[in-house]
Amino acid sequence: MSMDPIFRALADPVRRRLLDRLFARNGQTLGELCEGEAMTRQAVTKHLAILEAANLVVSQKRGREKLHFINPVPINEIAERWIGKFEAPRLAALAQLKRKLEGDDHE
Amino acid sequence: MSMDPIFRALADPVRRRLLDRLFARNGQTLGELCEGEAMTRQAVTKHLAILEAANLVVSQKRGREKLHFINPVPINEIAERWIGKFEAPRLAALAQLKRKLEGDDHE
DNA sequence: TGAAAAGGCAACTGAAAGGTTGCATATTAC
DNA sequence: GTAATATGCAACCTTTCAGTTGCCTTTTCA
Repeated sequence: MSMDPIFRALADPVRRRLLDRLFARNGQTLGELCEGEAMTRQAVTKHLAILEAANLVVSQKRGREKLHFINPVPINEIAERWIGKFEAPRLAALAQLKRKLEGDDHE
Repeated sequence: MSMDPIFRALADPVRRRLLDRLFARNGQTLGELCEGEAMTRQAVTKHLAILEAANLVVSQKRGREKLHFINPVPINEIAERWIGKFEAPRLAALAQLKRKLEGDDHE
């Protein structure tokens, strides 16, 4: 699985703010997410489509409304596979330490 | 400090690969970084300039060469301030555990 | 000292991205 | 049923971005 769409989706401040708002309150409709953004509904729709394509947001229809839910999995993947690499020593040491302390050393 | 240039810099696969290569071997020259990239030297120069603007890479001249060094600080900031939010419980627990174990609880 | 090596600068091009406008569709409420 | 609400679709415009070409400057070395 490529991480390119994830990084691309995170590159825009509008989309990061949308994720922030969904993190603050999950399951918001398109109309709710449009409030506060200084652009048309269609522009927000496109941003949400990009977030969905990156699997950062999942949507679901309820009647005439469309609910949006944040999906933390890709962000965790970035943290673990990419960003984690740059602080690998520190985090690896911590994780190993944690395992040792929990007596959970099944490697 | 805005994180926008950092996210923008990370949005391009070429720039992520350049960071990868600098992580594998730090202090490479422009010419070295051009090898393996299927584009002109000037294109790579532009990518490196974007990485420098985001403070992800620092450069230094040595004679007629330009050496490039990776700077992990902004990536850590992303990990801590933004991505960390989505896995705050886990990482916070780890950090607290670390402080406790180091007897370093000057809060 | 002069040629090769390493890199810088600036203008140009093509494609993609962000945004808008206009209209269509589906659902709810009166 | 019909009007308002919530959203979808598609064409278009404008700016940004990635990449190229051409030429210039600096440093090294024979």
